[in-house]
Amino acid sequence: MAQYKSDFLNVLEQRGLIHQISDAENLDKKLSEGMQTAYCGFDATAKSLHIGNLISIIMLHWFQECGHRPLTLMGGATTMLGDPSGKEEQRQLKTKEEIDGNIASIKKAFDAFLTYGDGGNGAQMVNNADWMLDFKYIDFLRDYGRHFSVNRMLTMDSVKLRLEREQPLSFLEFNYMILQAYDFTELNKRYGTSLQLGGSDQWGNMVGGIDLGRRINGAELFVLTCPLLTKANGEKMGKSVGGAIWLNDDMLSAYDYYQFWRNCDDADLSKLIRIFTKLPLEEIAKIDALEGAEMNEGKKILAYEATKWLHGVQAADDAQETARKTFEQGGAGDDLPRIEVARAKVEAGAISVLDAFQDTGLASSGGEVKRLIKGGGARVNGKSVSDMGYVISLSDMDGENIIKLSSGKKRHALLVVV
RNA sequence: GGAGGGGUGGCAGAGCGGUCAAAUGCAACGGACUGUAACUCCGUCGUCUCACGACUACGCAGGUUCGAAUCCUGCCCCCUCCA
Repeated sequence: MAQYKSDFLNVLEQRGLIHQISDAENLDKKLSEGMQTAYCGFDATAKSLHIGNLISIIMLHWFQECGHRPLTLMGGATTMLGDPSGKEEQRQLKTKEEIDGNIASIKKAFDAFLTYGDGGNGAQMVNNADWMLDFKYIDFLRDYGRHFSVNRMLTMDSVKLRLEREQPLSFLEFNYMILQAYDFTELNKRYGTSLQLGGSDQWGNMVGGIDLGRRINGAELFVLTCPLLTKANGEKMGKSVGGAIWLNDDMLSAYDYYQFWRNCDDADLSKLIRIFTKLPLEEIAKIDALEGAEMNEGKKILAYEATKWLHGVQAADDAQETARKTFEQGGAGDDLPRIEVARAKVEAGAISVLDAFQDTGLASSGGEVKRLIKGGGARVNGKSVSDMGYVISLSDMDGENIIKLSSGKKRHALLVVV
């Protein structure tokens, strides 16, 4: 039944993680012959990676699981240029300090998915700043620049799109793909890396490395891309209340992460559970069979397993419990965002709903709260508030000195009176 | 360096002296329906008061005018073509 000889490709295939392979047959052969080294690059554009990057991390996870050695490449140097792929306009340039800070912050996310270590197939973390930052311009151009055809670079989607739309593309960004190609050959030299993994939007950048590797090192290199994360209706996935689905819990709480998966589209459940959990395929087959309202059970499993993988059992249990209390019992779970207010202020009638909603982050301006109230979406302890002048009082507290505020049916926050 | 075009709300994109807080679409947020789903429908969507009204906004800085996103001047940035 297996389509490939190598475990790795079979696993990816079964989990829906293969979009394109540069030379499937030979890669398969190579992977089945012994331990290989693969890498995936991560740019440090933010303080945390997001679920789009997570797919790549998960590919590396399976790679290691199959006995191979994964490398995580941090783009300490390449982030200084900015990848034009899929971007409509140039991003703000990041400072060296910012990038280093981001890298430090991003690293946390990998540990749950990869086992780092020096021997055997232990994962390694590398940073292209280590070999790129002091390139000599002229030397680089002579040694590598001559292998790149501008004619061909102009035909690449990332470049072509910008040109067609008459959007600016600076020379700086134009160089990104060259450096990415260079990374591949450098990692091939240093670690014997023969495979690069990435998202399908990276295809163009990635295959550039294959050619360069052959010319410079005489190496046989491969690339494999996974499909881009999209919802069943074709929209890009990965947004929720307040933005991207970050992996770091200081950017997005484990509870919110859990809720993101819990609220996925029916049509995406089957796909997501394959990618974002490591449940055995037999288990997944059972979930695939669910229909209608039963799918909620499947979504709970997805949310729990995905949260567990990233944030650990404890966080997943807590998130699940909070969700259960909040949605199935109409109460308030411990994981909901909370802020403290002084008892004296409440007694003095100094906390209006307007303030309370803004302070808890449920709304960003007074007007927004008022709109919420008008629309009937503002709730205190589950009861809709209709009076804009409503003032929080001690009688709103429950037995544990907690007041639950809600914006709509899904967003909740707690006011703790101390 | 020369010629032309352009910079508008989260994005796309109208407006081109007053009726513009700025059409329309998308996104977002609330409500109804449901299964904490999708679809559909309804409402909201600069800030403050939310009723009128006030204030801040159309690259930046000035100016003309009773009145400017709309006209003028300078500056910054982008695009296209030419050299």
